[in-house]
Amino acid sequence: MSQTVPIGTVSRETGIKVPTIRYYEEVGLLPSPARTDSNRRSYDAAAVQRLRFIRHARELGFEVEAIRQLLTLSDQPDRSCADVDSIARSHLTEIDEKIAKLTALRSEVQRMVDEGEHGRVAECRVIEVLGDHGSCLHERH
Amino acid sequence: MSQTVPIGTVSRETGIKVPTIRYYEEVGLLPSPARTDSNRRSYDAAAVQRLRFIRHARELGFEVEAIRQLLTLSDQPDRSCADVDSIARSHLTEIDEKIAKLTALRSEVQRMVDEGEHGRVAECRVIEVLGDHGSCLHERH
DNA sequence: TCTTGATCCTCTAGTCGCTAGAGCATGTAG
DNA sequence: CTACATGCTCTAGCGACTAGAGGATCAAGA
Repeated sequence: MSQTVPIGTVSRETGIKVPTIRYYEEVGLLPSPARTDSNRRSYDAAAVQRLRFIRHARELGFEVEAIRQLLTLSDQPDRSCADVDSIARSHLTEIDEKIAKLTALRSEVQRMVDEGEHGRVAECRVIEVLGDHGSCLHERH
Repeated sequence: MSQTVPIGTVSRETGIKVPTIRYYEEVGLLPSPARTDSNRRSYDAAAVQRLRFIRHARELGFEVEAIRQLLTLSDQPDRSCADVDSIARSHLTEIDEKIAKLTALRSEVQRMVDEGEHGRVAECRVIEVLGDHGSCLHERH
């Protein structure tokens, strides 16, 4: 009934490369789709939607494992939202850390660019700045 | 004269794992250090400093190739600072993009967490937010 | 002196999330 | 009917590590 499309079309519609779609199937993010007589994958709208979800989540930095969890949860909609919530929450922390690091980096690199415009590398702050004196952003593990 | 230390000590001092230090040597980020009679690597203060630089830069999101460029430049300090400057500048753009994406992500995930606190997965905004309706952060490539 | 256990060495292989290519089978347009 | 695009499977590669095998060496205690 509802229209199905080959993998190339799905690729164009979702912006996910063909081998990557097959990879997502292989690792279980995407259920194996129906096949045509000649063994070609044919996807329905739900699959396309799911791939869009996956792409979006990947772009937002969720790891495949996290996406798998989210998809599993959304596949069994009776479970409490707390599970989804905790996944999201742990990502929030992670994201905040990344933003903090990048912001620090930004100002350091900006300073490089500002100060390093005249003269030679020898006078450049680059190496020094990324050394480890002074602003120690990160504790060791 | 100046004191040298084995790889384990360097690892502890820099927070970089032993195999990773050897890996950095292998890929040419770190010059091969002197060896003891029994063939063990022994590092001087400069090597430790260089590793700290590498670690810091890695944590801040520089790729190994970019670090290699920066280190190469700093190893031959006669070259114009313009080279370092252009590397730094291109990173600045990259960093700004990363920050922008993460900031957008942060607010989306925050919204998920805020709104998704009650009820079941079926009603959860998380899945919805990650769907693809509405706020499309990213153009397709 | 002996022995225990930590540390070191090299080497190979595995991880994640793709990506690229070989070699072949189909589909579609002129 | 011939191109040529698209699909298939399979294997191998990427970056940046990480883990483990199997062996040598070191430092400290009994």
